Amino acid sequence: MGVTKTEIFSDTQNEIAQLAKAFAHPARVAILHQLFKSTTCICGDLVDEIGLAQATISQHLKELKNLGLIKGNIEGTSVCYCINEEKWENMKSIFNAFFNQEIKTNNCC
Amino acid sequence: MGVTKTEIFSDTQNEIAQLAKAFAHPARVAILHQLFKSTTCICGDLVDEIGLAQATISQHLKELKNLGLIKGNIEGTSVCYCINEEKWENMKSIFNAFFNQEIKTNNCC
DNA sequence: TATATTAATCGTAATATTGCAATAAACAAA
DNA sequence: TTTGTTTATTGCAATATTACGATTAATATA
Repeated sequence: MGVTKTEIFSDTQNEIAQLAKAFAHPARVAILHQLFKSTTCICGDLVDEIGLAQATISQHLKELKNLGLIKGNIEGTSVCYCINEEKWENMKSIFNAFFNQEIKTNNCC
Repeated sequence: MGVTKTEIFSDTQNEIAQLAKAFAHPARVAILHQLFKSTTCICGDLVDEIGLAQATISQHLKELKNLGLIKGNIEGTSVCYCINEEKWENMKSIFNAFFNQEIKTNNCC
């Protein structure tokens, strides 16, 4: 109960679900938007920009980092985060394959 | 606490998050895979194919239907589900815009 | 060394999601 | 009408996620 039955799904299905979770919360989408558009991507700036508590932003950053979609670089006392281009491209190709499946026409709808 | 603060994010950010939830569970990915590859897409077949309880599949179908990504057609006692092509294309363009943002090169990482 | 500054982690509270048995609803067929 | 077939809904129980205050850790600066 309440536990996702990972074992009954294919690796691809689990990977898509795992990656999709990165985008399944607006705060993480906002963080990624910010990392795309800004050349300075210090954690503290994200806190100011987005308006959630520092602990909350830090937690979201951790999830994105765990998925490999972003990487962080320590700069003195602050940490600069960036999109991990390689993983981002990899993620894109996984979703594109999923999104661009051919739809079989069938008679029911 | 524990409530997503929808109001502090942009419409686009919330829409992406909402749509991403469709793909954030392997059962829903599996259902969509099935709807793509099969010409018969009866709910009962999905239950057999995927191996979750009928109530659980029905619930996942409802979420996909609420997002508009699939549509159902009643055929006697059974219901045939299909990808909603129009909404699927719309969803694709939203994600493509998000995925294909230009990455600003910055000096920190 | 003492004091800021910045980010990660811990602990906790609250909400959300997942899964399923049981039941209801809708319809076909006998 | 009664019975079977199929799907939706209800009502839990359990796990997962979200949020944040407080604290810790690490480093820069006075």
